[in-house]
Amino acid sequence: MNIGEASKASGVSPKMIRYYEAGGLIGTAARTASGYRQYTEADLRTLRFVRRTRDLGFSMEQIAQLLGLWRNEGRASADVKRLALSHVEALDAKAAALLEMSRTLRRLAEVCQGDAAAACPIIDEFADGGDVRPSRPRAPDFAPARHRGR
Amino acid sequence: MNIGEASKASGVSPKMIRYYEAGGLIGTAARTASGYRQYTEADLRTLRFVRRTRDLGFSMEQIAQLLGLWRNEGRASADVKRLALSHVEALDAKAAALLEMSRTLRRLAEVCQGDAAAACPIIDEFADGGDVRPSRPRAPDFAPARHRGR
DNA sequence: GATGGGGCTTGCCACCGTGGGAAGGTCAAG
DNA sequence: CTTGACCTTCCCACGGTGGCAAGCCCCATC
Repeated sequence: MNIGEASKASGVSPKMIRYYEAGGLIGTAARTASGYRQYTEADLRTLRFVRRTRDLGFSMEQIAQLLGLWRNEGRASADVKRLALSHVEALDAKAAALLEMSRTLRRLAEVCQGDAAAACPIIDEFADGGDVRPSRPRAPDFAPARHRGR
Repeated sequence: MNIGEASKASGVSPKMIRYYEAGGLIGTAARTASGYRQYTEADLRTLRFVRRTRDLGFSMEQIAQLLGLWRNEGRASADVKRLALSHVEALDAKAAALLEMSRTLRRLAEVCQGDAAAACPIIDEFADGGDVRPSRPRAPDFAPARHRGR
């Protein structure tokens, strides 16, 4: 099976299939004499696994771990569960941060007339506003790619 | 004032100050004869405005718009409000997506023993895309129509 | 006035995950 | 044999942020 078919069958774009291969997430695909990647049913299963975990927001690093556990018959389900739950925490934290922003903004918008006049508490807040909290760590959910070594 | 001082006073790193300048978010800073950027109190106000809006998750493009409205005495507060509320929607949507992932994962983790045994419904779901809830009858032979568009 | 250290400059690289596109090879149908 | 769809690799972009390097600049201290 060529990469295009594998893509359709797995829901992962050819681009990403190659990217996952390059990143060691999935194994090096077999090649035809002319260099076309060839995919088997087993490869498709892996690709679908990756897609599902990606859809749940796991990072590639975490997916690599999950794949390892998947293939490891001697795994402890506790390991999987721990990984999953720590991701749940991360997701919740991110969502909470987003909702906090949303709440703040909504509160501001509520007291804005929203008419043709220039006066606007939203802009006022951005301009003068609560700069009270001193140098808290910057926006956590947009945190920089923490350069974890490899 | 040099960029380092401006950074401390505004809570924006020197790196990001330059980046915002390059991206047209903030104006081109004045320079000393030797090329050092110089910042005024007015510049600081702009930087703090940018930081506050970034803390609320606005994109640079949106911040540019907000800055335009801020500086525009003839603005309509309705424009600000519209921008804010559309961002609120985006934030809520993102948060909802995150929480949906979290919910799915938590549901899976709940039915995982989390012990030393290999059996794990979490991994099983990633592998087969099977039904999470054990009480529900299995899907019939035909396609389960899971459709996650991609 | 020399020296040293910290600040500043620009520029490039990295991260993640994804898409776009160019330049070229391959394959199957017409 | 030509055409068009597919494949290959390689580079570029995005949003934001940090790191590092090479090279100036400024000031204080000796």
